Amino acid sequence: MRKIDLTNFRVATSETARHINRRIVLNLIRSHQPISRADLARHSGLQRSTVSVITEQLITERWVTEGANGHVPRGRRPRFLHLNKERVGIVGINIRPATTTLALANLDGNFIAQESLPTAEDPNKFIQDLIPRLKSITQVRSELTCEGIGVSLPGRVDSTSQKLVFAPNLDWRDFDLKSPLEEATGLPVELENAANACALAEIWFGRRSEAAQDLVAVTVSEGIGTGLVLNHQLVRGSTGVAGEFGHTTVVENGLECRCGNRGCWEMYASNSAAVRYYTGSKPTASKPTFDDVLRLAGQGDAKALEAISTMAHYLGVGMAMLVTGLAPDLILVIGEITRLWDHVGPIITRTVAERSQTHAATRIVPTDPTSHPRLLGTIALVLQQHFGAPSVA
Amino acid sequence: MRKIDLTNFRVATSETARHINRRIVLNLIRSHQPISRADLARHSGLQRSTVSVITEQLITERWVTEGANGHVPRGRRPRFLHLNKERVGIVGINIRPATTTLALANLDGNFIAQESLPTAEDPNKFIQDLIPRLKSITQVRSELTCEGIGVSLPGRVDSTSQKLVFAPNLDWRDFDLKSPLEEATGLPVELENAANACALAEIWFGRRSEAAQDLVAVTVSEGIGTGLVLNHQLVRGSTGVAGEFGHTTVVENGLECRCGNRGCWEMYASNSAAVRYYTGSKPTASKPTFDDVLRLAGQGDAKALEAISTMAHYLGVGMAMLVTGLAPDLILVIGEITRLWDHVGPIITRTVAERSQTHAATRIVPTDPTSHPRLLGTIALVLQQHFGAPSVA
DNA sequence: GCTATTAGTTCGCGCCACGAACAAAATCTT
DNA sequence: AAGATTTTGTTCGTGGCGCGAACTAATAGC
Repeated sequence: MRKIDLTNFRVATSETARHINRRIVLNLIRSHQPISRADLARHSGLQRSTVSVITEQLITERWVTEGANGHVPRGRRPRFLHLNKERVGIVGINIRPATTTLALANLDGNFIAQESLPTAEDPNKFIQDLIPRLKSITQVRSELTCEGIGVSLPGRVDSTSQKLVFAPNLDWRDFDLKSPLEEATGLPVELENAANACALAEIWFGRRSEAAQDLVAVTVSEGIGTGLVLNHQLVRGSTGVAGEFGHTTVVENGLECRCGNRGCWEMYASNSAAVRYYTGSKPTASKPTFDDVLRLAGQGDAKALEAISTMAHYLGVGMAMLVTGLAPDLILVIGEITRLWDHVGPIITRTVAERSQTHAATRIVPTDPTSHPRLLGTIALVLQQHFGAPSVA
Repeated sequence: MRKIDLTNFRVATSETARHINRRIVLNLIRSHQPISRADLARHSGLQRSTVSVITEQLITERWVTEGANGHVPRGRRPRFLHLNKERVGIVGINIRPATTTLALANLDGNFIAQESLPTAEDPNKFIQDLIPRLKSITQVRSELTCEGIGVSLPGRVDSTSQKLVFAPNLDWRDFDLKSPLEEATGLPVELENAANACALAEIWFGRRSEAAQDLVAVTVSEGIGTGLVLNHQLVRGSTGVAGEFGHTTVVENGLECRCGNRGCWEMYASNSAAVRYYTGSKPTASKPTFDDVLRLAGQGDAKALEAISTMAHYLGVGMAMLVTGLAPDLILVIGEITRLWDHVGPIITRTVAERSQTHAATRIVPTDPTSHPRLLGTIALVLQQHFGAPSVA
């Protein structure tokens, strides 16, 4: 139950009912495709006549196409409907400190084209590099009308102004990424924090989360980010900075974090932490990368395994807090660490179980990195503009 | 943006628009009363004609009454509308380990009658004690039609079955409070955890939180409970156990908690913790109550002040986690500790500021205990059934 | 008493879902 | 092979509802 926000609501007009039912039908087609009009009526509870009018509208607007005929034991054969893969294109941009990936996807979340470029240090330079790539990728398939651009960032985005507030690993501050991209392409641009994007990807494309109303995405890389979906909705906080559980304290009077606090979770459970555990406090000439440590651990190197185990323990410590406090159905782990899940998973699960007797139902699962969760999240970001629940009252 | 839950949605009918606009008008009357039809049209964006039809409906259903005429600089004088205080009664029941309070309130959240009874140890006995009281309180004012009963509990309620799962301080488990009360009174009964109820009270009756979309209520008594409202909505978790931040770890390898974990927040920041700080580890013959410690601290007793300060410090430690992780607009503190807020408030604020540079915007405020936040929450629980945003799609 | 202004109502129009009736297309029965 | 049966999809009249123009009611200023 939600309270109506009297500072920001929408009254219903005569078209409101259609808006709502249209979205429902569109979503039913998305999740049951191919599906006949008669089945849509059965699933939705709408009359067949109403479904017919709505689908006709969706077909003329090219969201949906009529496909092959189906087959029923007896009676007239149904005409199957499915999402129009050939129409809508969505561009996703995943910005990471080293490289930026951009991709063109259709409504089903399948990537049609994908390319990378180095991420320039200066955000203005970055925009200049990006724009020609964007223009070319939208023209890969002429029949695809591009509906929008989704952007995933390692940083926080102000939820009202949609400006980048701060991206520590890029050292970008108060930068408006949205406007220049919108001006250059004429397409709507949606920005989102990477962890939030991953959570959205799971909500819209995940197989595990059909009924998950609460999930937390934990991105583990140089730092730790958390994306919260509670009551089927992304939690951004009014200033857009919710989900910074990476900077909650797990070690009293611990190591100083760049956020100014001491003993933050990400100081003990991030990739950088594992590298520190491996090298010890002594400054070495050539610092290994996290990939090195991970590879060594995979090969059975005892010291590397020890470092990874410590990191896994602390991942569990932080996740126990999330499990106890939020009791999500699902915690989704994103990052290189998932490559060693056979080793890491049990440690995390055990640590969480020891510390959170209250709630055993949360499943902690790794994402398949080949599914490009961040990039998929950018697609979801645009997709939800067309498939999300209509905002009413 | 919410994803439509295809396992549980509602299509729009021809009456849906009216449902939505009716709720909007009802809420505008609630928050702007007294208000004229013309002003309602201006605030809502609906046509005056539409507002007239809707208000006529609300008047015939006795939700709203027409009051005195207003006054405008020139032109016909408006007829003011306001909520019908004389019609709707809501019964609230606040169950606490020692005593249970029940009250009758009108739509404005004003208590008309209030009484208490000792809370029986056995839940079945408790029900037997309660039912005659309930029946009598609903008949205090014959003109008030009772719309429902709200119950606040020191424990967790399963969100689907609405059964009490576990109330540690009452030692009640898996008990169905709802059905016997509904059968005895014929009224709909809504159960809710006390911290959640307090959060609801603030959302629906608070003055501070007009625009607060995210707030956390922290109830501090024998234990610590947290009620989360994020995106204007209560977060219950799919199993109804979200918001157990009281059992997240704040001291590594700390004191054993009855939840099975070690070093839980409530072991260090609850009333019981303060008593422990005061008495020290030595077992004393007569253990002081928290009220005693609080009174002594108020009188300037150094040892008591020290105990309260330590408790306040740990309250800050836990709240820093909430601030960093959830970035709420407001943290609401409920409990006896607020009586010494002049002393406690600054300690909490300082501790949170030290540990959460990321988010300075959260206001941490005490509730006035005379406003009966738990009891008010039970009223909100029923109120939202009639004033909450209609569930659509 | 006339004019300007504001409040509230009446009424025709168009959007929309409903549901009965109907057309279309398949299988089953005889 | 022809009619009966079943299922799909369309057509059309009905009623709910918001819109907005026109209208009535009521008040203050001139």
